[in-house]
Amino acid sequence: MNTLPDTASPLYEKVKDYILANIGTGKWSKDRKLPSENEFVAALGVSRMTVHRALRELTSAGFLIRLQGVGTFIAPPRPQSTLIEINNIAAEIVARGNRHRSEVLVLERITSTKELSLSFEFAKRAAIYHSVVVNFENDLPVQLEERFVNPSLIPDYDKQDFSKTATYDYLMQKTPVTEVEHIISAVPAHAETARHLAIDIGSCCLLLHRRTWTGAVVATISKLTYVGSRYSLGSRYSPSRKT
Amino acid sequence: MNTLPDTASPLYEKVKDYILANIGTGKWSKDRKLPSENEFVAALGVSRMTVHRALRELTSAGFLIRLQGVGTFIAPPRPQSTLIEINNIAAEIVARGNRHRSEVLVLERITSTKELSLSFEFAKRAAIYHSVVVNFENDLPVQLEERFVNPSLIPDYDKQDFSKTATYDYLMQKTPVTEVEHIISAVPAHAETARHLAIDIGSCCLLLHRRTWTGAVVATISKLTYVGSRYSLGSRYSPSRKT
DNA sequence: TATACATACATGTATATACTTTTAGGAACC
DNA sequence: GGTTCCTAAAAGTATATACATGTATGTATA
Repeated sequence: MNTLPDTASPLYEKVKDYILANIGTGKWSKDRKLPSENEFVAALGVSRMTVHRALRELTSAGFLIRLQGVGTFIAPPRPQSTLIEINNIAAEIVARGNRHRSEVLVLERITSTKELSLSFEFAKRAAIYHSVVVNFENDLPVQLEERFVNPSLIPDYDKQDFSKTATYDYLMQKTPVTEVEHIISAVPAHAETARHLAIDIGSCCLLLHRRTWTGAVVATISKLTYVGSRYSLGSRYSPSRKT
Repeated sequence: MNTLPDTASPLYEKVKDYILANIGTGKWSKDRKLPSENEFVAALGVSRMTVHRALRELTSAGFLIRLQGVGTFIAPPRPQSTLIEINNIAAEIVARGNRHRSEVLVLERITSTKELSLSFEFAKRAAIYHSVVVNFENDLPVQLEERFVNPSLIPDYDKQDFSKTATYDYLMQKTPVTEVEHIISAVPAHAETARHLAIDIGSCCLLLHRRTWTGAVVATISKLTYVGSRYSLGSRYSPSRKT
């Protein structure tokens, strides 16, 4: 009765492979609903905990969605919502016909720079503005931005209403930015980030480190975290060919 | 004796929070080795399976490293190896003083395009070259590239030794690329990718979709997967200001 | 000295069991 | 018809137990 592959891997891995393979063939694609844990137990002859672990891991890997009291479903394909040019998340959300809202968690002027882990040439010109903002798309948190701003370059920063303003646009207009650097990485969500974005610890996130310069002076340092299951970053350009 | 927080979350989440918090304070930072599962059981008064689950999830989230028979250790900080300009991974690896090697998994000319999920205007000009290459840094697989190449634009593609050649450079030299598009996302690793890159299913990966054009014709379509725990993508540019 | 083995200890896997929490749906009631 | 309540079913959590597997280390032996 056991239809699992006869390999050397652990049982729960076999169950995962079995389920993945059957998702691939479209076996359960009619209503996208998988058998219950107990049905898997009966069909495969393994314990419920083993089935549960397999389903849990496939869920955290993004293949499945589980609803307590309801069942297990095949996850819909990821929406390829592309964030063109890595700049204005608010405009991007509105352009998709969705509702944008942001929540300012922190907006303060820092006078002590002891605990800041910033580059010295930036940190030494205290006071720095520190802000943390969550951006929502239809009330679902999708991005978290932590920002340090050099106030000598951006006057009236604290008078701005950042729950209304598209921050990047604002900064680009108010400051003579001469250079922008982006470092993009894929990281598992840490505890605090996960809490703010309402995702599980360890979920895949796109992490964008951004620094902007005005001349030789760093104007802003930001850390932008996008929920990996909801965002991509896009760019398109024409290379200057050296041939 | 129970030092866990008194919140409403599940026990294993409390244990995870407890461990994360103590990693933060540097409690175990001398040799980076954590107590054994049984020591946690004695200290926290929970079952070993609960401790095990907490440690396992923190491990798959990248915070810990576990060695069977040895113990549990705090994961070292992620090397910020930046891939400048998103192009030549081989040069990048060598520049870091490491050994580069690549392995060609697939190199074939496709004549039937039925099973290809490519854009029509590209797929219809069969035959297309399909190749899959893994790149290694010091024998550790770090990137997987799957590529479709339009042979009408790149003659002698199959005569090239791609285990030696920096592919992107090669293509940029051989073809009159007029435009490049990159879509970057953070995704959990699928089964096959995880196998090729020797990581767990569900690990965070940077996924780069790249299309290059020659005039109005798509010349290449590639899917590059970077192991999230080892790579970042970087860019730095001077914006043309509209003020 | 060096090899082989035994052992202790660490994590890894699998099961059985019990209970909790959430949800859907039907039954009873207004 | 609509509301409330009950119940079954589904996933979620927690524990105890057993055994498997991998590693380091000390000890006996060649």
